[in-house]
Amino acid sequence: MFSKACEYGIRATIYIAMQSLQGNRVNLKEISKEIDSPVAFTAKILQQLAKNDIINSVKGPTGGFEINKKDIDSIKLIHIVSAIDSDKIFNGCGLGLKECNEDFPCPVHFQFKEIRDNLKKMSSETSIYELATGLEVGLTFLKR
Amino acid sequence: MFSKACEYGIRATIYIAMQSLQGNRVNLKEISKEIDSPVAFTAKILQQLAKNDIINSVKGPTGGFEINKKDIDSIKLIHIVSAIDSDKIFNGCGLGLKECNEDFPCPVHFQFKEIRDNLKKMSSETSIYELATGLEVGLTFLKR
DNA sequence: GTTTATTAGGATAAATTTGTCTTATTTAAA
DNA sequence: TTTAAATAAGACAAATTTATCCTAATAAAC
Repeated sequence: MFSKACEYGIRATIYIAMQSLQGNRVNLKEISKEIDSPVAFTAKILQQLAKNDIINSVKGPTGGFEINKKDIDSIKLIHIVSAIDSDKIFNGCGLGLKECNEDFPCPVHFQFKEIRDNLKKMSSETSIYELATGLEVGLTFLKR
Repeated sequence: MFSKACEYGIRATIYIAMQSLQGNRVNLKEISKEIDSPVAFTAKILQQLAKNDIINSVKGPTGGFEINKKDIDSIKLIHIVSAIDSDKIFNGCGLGLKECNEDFPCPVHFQFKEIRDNLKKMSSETSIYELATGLEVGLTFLKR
């Protein structure tokens, strides 16, 4: 459904958010370890997230990644997915046609539209805050 | 959502089904042309579909691909997707965890489960027959 | 100011997916 | 029986995604 990069990006953002809620800034090594992802590849993804203003990065010793507490609830899943995988998953044709739309539909257009709309709605409504708190209280997990 | 191979596979199967409903066997060149896909790559995908008993292939002059009329309605989208992309899209974890399940859920487990279940239900209920007839009467399109 | 721990960025490499090419096999028809 | 037109299969190539490595830039702490 999503690319590996996007999966790591979502996992990383949730972990950073959880730590930020507790007032902690976290570095690359810790993030990779806690979300069980390749370190250098994760670095690239964190760069992308920082460029898209989803997370903040701080250089130097004691540096790392964090999210302003007041922003955590306004970051939704869709922001991460769009930043890393583009919004093709939400708007593109299920059979890969370029001109597919209601007036020139592919055979599965209406069936897929419903699925994609559901995915888009869920991704727009699901905040990183709720995902981070679920993790914080031990209801959910980020690795294995 | 699906791989290119899967997209071509679905498009090809719908086209073959439509022609089979009209009693026509169709060959690789015609299929590629009508679904606007790379010829040699499409050949590989048709082989996969034939091996998975989704379509029949016939060698020799006048050979080509076809589907038994009586089978067309029992072939569902999910059969093609599972054959080409595996059922990971229907059952896998949205964040790529291997052990993700209700008792050990990733942070988006329950949100994604609903989406995936919807996709699975739709794919199980949507028959190639209905997709082929929509194409046949000009309501839907397979290229551009 | 120097050292050191961190992120940023660019070059490169490995793995996977997408796509091509060539030869073998099959079979209808002349 | 020969020819020709089709699919099957395997080797190869290109493109994309995933992943690594090295150097530069930044900034805290001594």
